Amino acid sequence: MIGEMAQNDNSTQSAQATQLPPLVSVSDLQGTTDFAATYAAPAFSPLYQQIKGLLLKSLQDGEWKPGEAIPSEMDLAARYRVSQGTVRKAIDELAADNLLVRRQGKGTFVDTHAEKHAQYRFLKLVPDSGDQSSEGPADRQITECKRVRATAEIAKLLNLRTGDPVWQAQRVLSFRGVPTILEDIWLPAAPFKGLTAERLADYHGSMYALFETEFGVRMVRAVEKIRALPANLLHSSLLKIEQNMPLLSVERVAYTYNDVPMELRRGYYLTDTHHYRNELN
Amino acid sequence: MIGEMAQNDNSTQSAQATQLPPLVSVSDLQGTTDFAATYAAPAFSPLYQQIKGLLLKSLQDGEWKPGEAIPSEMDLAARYRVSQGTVRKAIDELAADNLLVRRQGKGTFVDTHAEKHAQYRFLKLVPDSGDQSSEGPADRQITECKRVRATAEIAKLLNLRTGDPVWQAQRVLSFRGVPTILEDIWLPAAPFKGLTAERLADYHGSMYALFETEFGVRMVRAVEKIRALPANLLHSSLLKIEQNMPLLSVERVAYTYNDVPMELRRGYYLTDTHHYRNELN
DNA sequence: CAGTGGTCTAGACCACTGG
DNA sequence: CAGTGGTCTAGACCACTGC
Repeated sequence: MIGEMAQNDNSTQSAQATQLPPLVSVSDLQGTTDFAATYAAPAFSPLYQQIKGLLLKSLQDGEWKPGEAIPSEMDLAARYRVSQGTVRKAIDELAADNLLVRRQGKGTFVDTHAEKHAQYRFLKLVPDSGDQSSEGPADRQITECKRVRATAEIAKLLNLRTGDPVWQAQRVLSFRGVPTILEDIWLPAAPFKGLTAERLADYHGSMYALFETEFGVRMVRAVEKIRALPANLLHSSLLKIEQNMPLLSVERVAYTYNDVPMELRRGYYLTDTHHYRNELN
Repeated sequence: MIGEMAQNDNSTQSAQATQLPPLVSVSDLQGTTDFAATYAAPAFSPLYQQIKGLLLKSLQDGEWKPGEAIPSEMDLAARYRVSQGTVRKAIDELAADNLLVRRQGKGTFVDTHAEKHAQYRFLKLVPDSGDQSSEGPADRQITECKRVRATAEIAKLLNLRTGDPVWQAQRVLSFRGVPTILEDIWLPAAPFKGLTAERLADYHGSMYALFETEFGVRMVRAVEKIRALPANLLHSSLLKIEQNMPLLSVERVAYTYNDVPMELRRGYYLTDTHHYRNELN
């Protein structure tokens, strides 16, 4: 009985917001027949969703940087005045979204492209043999890196205005010495201030790892549009193939936290010895 | 205080397996210094994983059919002699894998391709406009459906032996009257006994829905290999395009429960007004 | 050894569905 | 209204990591 009483009054959290954002538990809403308030944006959501939002905000604000550990579940529970189970559920979802990685016995860490398991997270082109490691790391050749003004098309995809400054880079990836991928890359100039072809060329590791460590920009998700098209003159010269050879065209827009587009990449893949592998669930 | 005492003795669960498969809780392993037993295959796993396995088995065995409701969480908890939270976690994972769908207030149901939200679950080709609904349903034309013997290549992909009987079907999908997709489909003959071009043509709904309702075969996941290649004579005549036009080639192997391959489908997509859309996380 | 995430339980209460 | 899934808590104990 005493225990039940004690449990009951944990919903006394209305006046708890001291130095923290006001959390509204689902239970606090009972008796609230004010539909206007309920439907007001942003609508009320479960506690763990609110926690998730707060964690997300801390990630965006750079409170915890890629590769670092976030506070323990117990600490976060204390910080947000909720039970461990609630922050656990929030972290679970962020881990499912690849924003965090849990390591038993060690802690929970901000995911990063700089790690083995996420090295080529967005590159789905694999050798037909299936043996990813057999061909070794790709040879990367930066062919261009210049500052230009965004065309209307580029601007739209990157959520910029036409004419805004952007970086335009181009590179060729070769496997076993065979040019296989040609990529045109556009980046908003502001967040990537100080980018040069040298920095791109010298960096060891994936481009997205460079974005993180050098510019603090972490790509979280991406959307690709894939087509088949004939190689034009440029393609054929850079990939050393004949014109009109069918190429796999992959247009990718990559987003940071909060669905802000931060990169447009147009890839042209040679698919005679490789293929784009996709798993459907 | 009383409450605490009562909670303490809940770890008394050693002798619980009566008429059901023996579940081994993690806690039951405490004090077990027998590493041989622990490392013996299949390795011990968390209770909820074992529950997940049991649910999976019931799904495979057809105890609950696509679209039907499975027992409530409380019923399952009683059945397996575990707490509701444990079966909940098992169901959560199966729902994440799209094997089950939860509906608050109604129950948990076996997912099916016959529903709106899963109509074109495996078809990632969308109109460039992005407005999926604007073009209406595809016009489906079965051009072939015959029984043949599996080549070595087909057999390997379907886990059959060379020469085993398979159905081979072909169809053309048109959007707004424009032929856009050519598909060659191979199915193992045994599970799809009685398939005819008529049944394929007459069925309203997706092909995978037909597989479920008519043959009890539910496709759970698929893997696609995507390439760009030039249209050959057959492609050009069926899709009414010129030869050597670049086509998106999509080879898909679809699997039922337990990772058993049940369909090989080779699709050739025209990508001048449509594109293959993929989300990366 | 202390500290972390991982599992499991029990119980309360909520929101939603349908008769 | 009863029954379902959804949220939240509290507490016990486990497995793993590193000092």
